[in-house]
Amino acid sequence: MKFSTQEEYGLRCLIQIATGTVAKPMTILEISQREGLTSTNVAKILHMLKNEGFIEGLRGQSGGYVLSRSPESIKVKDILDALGGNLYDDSFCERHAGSKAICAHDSGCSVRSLWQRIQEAVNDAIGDMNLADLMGTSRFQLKEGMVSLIQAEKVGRS
Amino acid sequence: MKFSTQEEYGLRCLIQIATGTVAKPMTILEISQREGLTSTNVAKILHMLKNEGFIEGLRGQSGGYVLSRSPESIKVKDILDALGGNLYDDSFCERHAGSKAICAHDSGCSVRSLWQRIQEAVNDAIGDMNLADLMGTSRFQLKEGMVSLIQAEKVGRS
DNA sequence: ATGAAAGTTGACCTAAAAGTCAAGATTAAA
DNA sequence: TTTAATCTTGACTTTTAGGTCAACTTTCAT
Repeated sequence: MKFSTQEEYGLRCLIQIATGTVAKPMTILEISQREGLTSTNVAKILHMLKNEGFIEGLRGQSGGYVLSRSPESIKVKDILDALGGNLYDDSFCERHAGSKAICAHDSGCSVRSLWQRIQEAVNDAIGDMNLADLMGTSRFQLKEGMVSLIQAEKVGRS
Repeated sequence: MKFSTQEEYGLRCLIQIATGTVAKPMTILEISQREGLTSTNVAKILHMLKNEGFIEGLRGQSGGYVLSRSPESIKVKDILDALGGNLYDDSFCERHAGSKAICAHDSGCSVRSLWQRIQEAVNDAIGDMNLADLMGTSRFQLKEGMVSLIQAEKVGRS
């Protein structure tokens, strides 16, 4: 059982954006330097996060990336789902059934219930954790009202 | 977050061996047919399981594979660890730190604590589950004393 | 002994994920 | 309007996990 690098890097990029975009949007270059990743790779990851609706790209000379909503409203579970997919879902049995299609319809498939059980445990553990919770141990902590400031800035521009 | 196919197939092969080897050792061909996998692939997986000490290969015309100890004493956690490695371990930060080595020694690494938290949840969920527990929903249930019969057969031969 | 059934080994092939590259399009500030 | 900084896109390369193949060794039943 492993995390994909997309999950790891995506989450870290999100945390960077969340903690760093108080004064101004955070650029790809900035994120790549802070996380030690190449800027092209960061660009790819951010593009994915944008498609999933977590962040927003602001173009132009003073552009960069910004959270599309408050960190409190972005659930860790949603992030992980978007970046790496679920541990267990309905397609799992098909992918792992081998040449026989016994798994999905066979009540004797005892492995499936184990995967489901583990999945539930993970979901419980993550629970209602959100992006703001992950920012707790970071150097810069977003304070009350900062997000709305960013939001206002965005609205004012568009 | 995904399971590797090794974890999936390995676990299923183990269950097959555990439930099927009451009368005689289970052959690679038999397992491959029941699970819909190629026999060469099953051979590779079983070899791995053997190296990890879960099963034992019996050679010769009436050979096959047998559990090396009772299904009650084989913990699911140990199986998963052997087949797929841990979700989080000490090498994780190195692998995912990018070019900077900030993660392992930086208390500001907020992602790490999340991974650890999830790992703990999984461990709790699996807890003391053993191979015998997974056999519960299978067609053939191993009954009291059967394992010792197999053990006796093995001892008698050597 | 001998042959058939079984496991063993290591090299090889394939497919999917991860990461890179380069050209292009968009935007805001001067 | 020009320029510089940004994002966007799609094709390409690299890496790694998964799976295959074929020759070999071991063992038991006859």
